[in-house]
Amino acid sequence: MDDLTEMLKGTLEGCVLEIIGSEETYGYAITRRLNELGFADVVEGTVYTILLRLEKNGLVQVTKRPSGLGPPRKFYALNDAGRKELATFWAKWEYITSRIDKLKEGGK
Amino acid sequence: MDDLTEMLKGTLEGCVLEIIGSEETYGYAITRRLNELGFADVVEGTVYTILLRLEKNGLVQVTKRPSGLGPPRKFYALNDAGRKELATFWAKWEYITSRIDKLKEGGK
DNA sequence: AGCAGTACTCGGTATCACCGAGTACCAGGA
DNA sequence: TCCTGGTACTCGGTGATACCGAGTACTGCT
Repeated sequence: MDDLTEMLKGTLEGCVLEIIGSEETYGYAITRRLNELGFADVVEGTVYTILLRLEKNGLVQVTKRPSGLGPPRKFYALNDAGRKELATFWAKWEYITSRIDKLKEGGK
Repeated sequence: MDDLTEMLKGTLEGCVLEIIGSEETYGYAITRRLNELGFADVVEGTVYTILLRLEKNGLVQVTKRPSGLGPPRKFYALNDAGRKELATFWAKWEYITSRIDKLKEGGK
C-alpha cells in the first residue's frame, strides 16, 4: 500500500493511545505492533514523537525499567486524562467514518 | 462534535473528489454539501485551497459559468487522473479503516 | 574487538486544514 | 439611494502532525 501518511494524521496518535491502553508497553514494541497491524511504514521516530507529545500533554504515566537486552525501556500507561482522550478519539473516529461511508453510498 | 480537523487531514480532499466525481459542481456548493453531510466546521477557505490544489495537480477540468446570483462559478469535473486518484483514495480508506477496526477489536 | 539487534532522542521538512481579511456580484428593503 | 444579506472566489499566513535522517547507547554473540 502506498503512502498513507497524510491519512494517518490525527489517527495514529489514537492508535498509540489504544495500544497503550490495552497494555503497559514501550516505544519500540509499539512500533513493532503497528507494523504487524499493517501500518508497515510507521517508523520509530514517528512513534517517539507521539509518545513525547502524550507525555507532554499529561495523558500517560511513564516508568523506566531496565531491559536486559539494550538500554532501559520507558513504559507507558494511560492515566485518567489519557483514557478520556482515548474515548473521545473513538467517538470522533465513529463520527467521521459514519459520515464518509454515507458520502460513499452517495447518501444525502 | 469538537475539533475534527486533524483527523480530516488527507480525507477531506478525498471527500471533495468524491463529490465532484458524482456531479460537476462548484466550490460554494461543495462547502454546503460537506456542511450538510456533517462536516459542519468546514469553511469555504478550506474547500477552495483543496480545489486549487486539485487543479494544480491536474486532477480536474474547470469551466467558468455565469451565475445569475453573484459572481461567476467555477465548475469542477474529474478527468481521468482525478478518477484514478479517487479510486486510490477509497482503496487507502478501506485499508486504514480495516486496520483500525482490527486494532479496536483488540485483534492481532 | 566488532557487529547486530534493541531502544530512545532530536532538529528539520512537507503536507494539510484552518484562519481571516479581502474582492466582487446581485437582489430587495428602508 | 444606500445598505444589508446571500452568493462566490482569492490569498498570505499559522499550527498540528507524521516523516526523515542521523545520532547515542546498551547488550550479547561471534
